[in-house]
Amino acid sequence: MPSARETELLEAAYRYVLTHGLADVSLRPLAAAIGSSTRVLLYLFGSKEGLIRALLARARADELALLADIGTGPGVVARLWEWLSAPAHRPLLTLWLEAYARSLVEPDGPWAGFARATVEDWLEVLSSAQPEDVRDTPAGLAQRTRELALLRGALLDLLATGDEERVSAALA
Amino acid sequence: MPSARETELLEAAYRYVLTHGLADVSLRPLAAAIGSSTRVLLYLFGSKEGLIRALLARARADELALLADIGTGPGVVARLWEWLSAPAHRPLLTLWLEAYARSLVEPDGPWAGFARATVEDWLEVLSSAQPEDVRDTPAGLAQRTRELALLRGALLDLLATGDEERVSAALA
DNA sequence: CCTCCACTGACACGAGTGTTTCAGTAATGC
DNA sequence: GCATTACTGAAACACTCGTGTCAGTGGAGG
Repeated sequence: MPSARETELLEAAYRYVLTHGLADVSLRPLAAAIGSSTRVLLYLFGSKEGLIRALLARARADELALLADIGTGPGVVARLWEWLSAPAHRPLLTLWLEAYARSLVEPDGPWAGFARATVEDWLEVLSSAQPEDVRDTPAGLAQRTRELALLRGALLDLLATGDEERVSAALA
Repeated sequence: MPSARETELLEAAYRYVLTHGLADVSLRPLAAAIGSSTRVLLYLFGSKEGLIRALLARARADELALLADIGTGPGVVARLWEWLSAPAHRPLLTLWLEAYARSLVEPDGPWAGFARATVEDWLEVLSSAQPEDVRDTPAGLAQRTRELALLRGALLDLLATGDEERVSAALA
C-alpha cells in the first residue's frame, strides 16, 4: 500500500520519464527535476530497480485503463487506432516501445515479461471483441493476431515518421 | 576507408552487441570481451559515439543486404516474413528494435534518424515489388504501408512471445 | 639504418552512478 | 508529555564511465 507521498512522487517521476525516456534515467537528475532527493526516492521505493518497476506498472496501468474503456463492440480496431494515433499519447507510446524493446534485450530485472504481458493484454481485448462463434477457433486467433500486428506495426511507423495521414489511410 | 584491424574489431564488437544489446554497452567490458582495449577502440573509432555509429551502420548493412537479395517479384511479403521469423535472425532483429526505440527517444547522437531510415528502406522495397500501374497511386502507398505494418507488428509479437506458429498462421 | 606509421599498454582524471550512514524534523497516536 | 512513525538533508563510499596523456611497440618503405 503506497503512501500519499509515494504516489505523489511516482506521478511526478512518471511525467518525467514520459519526456526523458526510461533507458538512461538516473536518480540525481530525476530527483532534482521533481523536487525531491535520491535519499527519499530510495527510501520510498527501496532501490532504483524498485522505482523502475513502479514506473513500468504505472505505465501499464494507463494502458489497461485505455483497454478497459475502449469497449468490446464492433469497430474496436478503429477505436484503438484512433487512440494510438492521437498526438497526445505519443510520449506514452514511445515509452511503451522503449520498455518493450528493453524487456527483450534484458529479460531479467524490472523489465521482465513486459513485452509478453502487453501482447497478452491486447490479444485478450481483441478476443473479447470477436463474435462468440469465432473466438475460440484457429481462424479467430489468427484474425486477432493479425489485427494486433497491424495496429502495432502502424504505430511503429507513425512514431518514426509522424506521417499520420499515410498510416491512417493504410488502416482504413 | 577503414583499416583491416578496424573492420576486424568492428565485426567482433558487432557480434558482442548482438548478444548483449546496444543500450548499455560500455567500453571496458566490450574491449575485454573482444580481446582489445578501450585505448584501441577510441583510437580507431574516435569516441564511443563513433563506435556506436559504426555498429549501427554495420547492422543496417545486414538489413540492406537482405532487402537486396529478397528480390522484387510477387510473394515478397511471404519471403520477407520467412526471413524475419527465422530463429537465427532474432538477435539482429532485437538489436534493430532496440535501435529503433532508442532513436525515437533520443533523436540526437548516433541514433539519429535510424527509425525513419528503416521505414523508408522497407517501403521502397515493397514499392518496387508492386505492379507498375499501382505503385504511384494512393492505393499503392496505402497497401505497402499496410504490408509493412503487418510485417513489423508480427515481428514485435514474435520477438516477445516466440510463438512462431500463431504469428505465422496469422500472416498466411 | 632509419624514419614513419598503425597500433597498443598502463595509468590517471574528473564526472557520474546507486547506495549507505548518520543525523535530524514534523506530525501522529497513546 | 512522550514515543513512534514517516519523511528528509548532507555527506560519504565504492564503484564505473568516457576520455586524455605519455610512452612505447613492430613492421613497412625509403
